[in-house]
Amino acid sequence: MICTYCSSASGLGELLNRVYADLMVGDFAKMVSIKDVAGVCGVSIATVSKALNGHRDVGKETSAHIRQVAKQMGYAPNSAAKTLKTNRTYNLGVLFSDESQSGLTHDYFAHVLDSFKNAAEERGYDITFINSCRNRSCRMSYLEHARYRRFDGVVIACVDFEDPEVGELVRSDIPIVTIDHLFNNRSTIVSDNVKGMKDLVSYIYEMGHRKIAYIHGADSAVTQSRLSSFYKTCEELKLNVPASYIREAPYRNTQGAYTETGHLLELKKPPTCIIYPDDFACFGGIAAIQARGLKVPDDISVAGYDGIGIAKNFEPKLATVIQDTKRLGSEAADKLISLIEHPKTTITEQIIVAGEVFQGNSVKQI
Amino acid sequence: MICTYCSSASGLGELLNRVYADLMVGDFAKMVSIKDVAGVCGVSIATVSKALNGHRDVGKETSAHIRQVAKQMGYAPNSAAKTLKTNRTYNLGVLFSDESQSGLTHDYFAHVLDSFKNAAEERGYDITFINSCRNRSCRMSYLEHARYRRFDGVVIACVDFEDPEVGELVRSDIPIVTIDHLFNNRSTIVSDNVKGMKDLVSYIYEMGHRKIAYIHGADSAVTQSRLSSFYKTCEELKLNVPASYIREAPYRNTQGAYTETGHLLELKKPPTCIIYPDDFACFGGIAAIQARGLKVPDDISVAGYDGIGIAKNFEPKLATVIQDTKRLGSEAADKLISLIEHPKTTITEQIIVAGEVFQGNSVKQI
DNA sequence: AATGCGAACTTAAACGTTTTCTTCTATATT
DNA sequence: AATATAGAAGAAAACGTTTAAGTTCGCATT
Repeated sequence: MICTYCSSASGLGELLNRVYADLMVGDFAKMVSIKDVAGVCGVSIATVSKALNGHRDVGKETSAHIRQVAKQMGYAPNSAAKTLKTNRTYNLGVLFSDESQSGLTHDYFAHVLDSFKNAAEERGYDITFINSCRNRSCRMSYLEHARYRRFDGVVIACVDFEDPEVGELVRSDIPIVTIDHLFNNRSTIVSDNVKGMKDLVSYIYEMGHRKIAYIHGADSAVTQSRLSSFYKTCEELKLNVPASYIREAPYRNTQGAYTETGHLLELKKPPTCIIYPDDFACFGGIAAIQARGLKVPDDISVAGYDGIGIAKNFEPKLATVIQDTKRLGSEAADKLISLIEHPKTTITEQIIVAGEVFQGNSVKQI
Repeated sequence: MICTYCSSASGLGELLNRVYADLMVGDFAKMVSIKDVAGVCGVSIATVSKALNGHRDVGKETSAHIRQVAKQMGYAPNSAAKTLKTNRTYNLGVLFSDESQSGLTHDYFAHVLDSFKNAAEERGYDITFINSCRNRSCRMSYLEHARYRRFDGVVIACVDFEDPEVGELVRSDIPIVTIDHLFNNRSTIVSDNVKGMKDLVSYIYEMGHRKIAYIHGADSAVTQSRLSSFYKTCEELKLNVPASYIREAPYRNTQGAYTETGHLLELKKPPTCIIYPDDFACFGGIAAIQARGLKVPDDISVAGYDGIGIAKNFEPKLATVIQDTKRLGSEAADKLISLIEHPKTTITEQIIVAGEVFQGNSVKQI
């Protein structure tokens, strides 16, 4: 059944103008709905819905006509109504924030998130941040927020995993993937910190170093992995690691690394190479070294972790472990979406993404 | 009216258990709705809605009871239903992406967005990215996407402002705020590039430099502002700027800056100070200088732009203009939300956020 | 001629809210 | 005692969809 108005283009135009006039409330344009399209096309709303969603029980011509009119009228589906009916939002919640509150500014996380976002969008999902505002009167917990928005799934990264609210969220029935932290019953994507640290230490060893210090980050799953891998690798290489070589400084904190580096340099037997919590911190360490009139890597070698992009532009180029943030993000998205779309078949799983040592020139051959 | 079950705690517990059992479908828990709460409390859904939203036409005791039961039942409001009814999503769309596709990875933008996000959350709004996926079959334009999600407002930053889809979005009736780009009829938050560049050049001048070169970024509104401010300031200071001192290299591109720096150094009368498109690029320039065996700032001075955090950890500390990303983001959020909440009163406006020169020690006194 | 069938379309209920009217009851005012 | 008033609650419609379950109707099959 073809709309009579449609045969002449101007006819349709006129009709639409009249329809538009009806749609004006005050001087504000109301959104056009499936109902309006149905009215113009002279069919039921069910038919419009089906035509627009490509169901097969609607005539080819009718379907084409409806699509055309919908387009001309500037029809936009209403995700809220769709969600209400179908219980699917095609929206993923993203929860993150870390001790240092660096949020989006956190280089490592920004890369992971960017990749996650791209992968999710590729599959037709949007992403929304789970509110981290804690001081608001109308405060919701993470779980409440996730439920309120009816996220199809949630990805958790970089958070303070001790936070009871995170626990509450993890214990819920929402599909969840975590990054760099293992919960029981939840799938996780982790950067292979064990292998990363092992490869890094091995590289430094091969460059001839035997006195290797490690300033590790604050206690966390990531730190644990790296630290135990450090010990294990040293053991395998039959390296002696005096307790004084192991120190702690916060992640991404140049000041802390600066201070700790000072302590290491004052030891009777100072190390010949220092490994830092991350590249950021490493720069703090370099500053401490230079402040004492020493040179990197001539007088002492250093290595970071993370492989933040900007570091490639500096001399010395940092030896570091480049984490595969791209894969971390896309694997997380793939896993989460598969969890959503095939709730039965998927079991919790741990996906380990290998990083890669970037040698740079901050570790001297000795 | 007090629920009889409520008097004994165990009684309520039992009742709730029965209700929960009813709510189980298969082995999947259905979300509890206002209706379920109403059923348990023995009141109408209208009363529950009113109690939960703090309307005054519901008894104090009833209200308290309803809230308690709702909480115990794990009731979570459904934003989709709420949106459908009220036409408000309390969700803001964020559109960004730049030529270099650095997305979230873009340091400047990440800081602005982080601040925007915090300010928005403070006011009770969530933020969702506007899909930038261009190669998908079920492709929506930016505008279609914004309409689909019914964002209350949209913030646009860092995008390719020539993109016709951006134009379509900007011409729509959705409340919009742009960052660092002025559209007619749209409110904008801009970093004060004119003043920033002026202050930077003035500082360099005061340090005694008279031969100042400027490697500017690719053509854009931002570049235009900075470049014209550069010329104007030089003119005011009666500095001669040979055409050969003005060069172009992409933003955030160390390679381009490296090459262009080379050209400047080979001039018969090379500059004594070079200004770069941004701090990133500046590091590329420094590399070029060092590659020639020259030293910064002893042999030649340099300055960047942006004030990216990490730069503070390097020697030499870059002279740069620190943009007030925090204020840029929060002003954008405030403006957008005011546009949403007071559609009548607000006129389009341009808010200029001043930056600040950070002197560092990359510009030598001569 | 009666039957069955598939294609094309419609009806109507449902999703979970908000909100405008009503209705009811108890108390205050004349 | 009659009436007005205010407080507390409920009924019902509406928001824009999807979808299961009809309803036509023309046509091929028996």
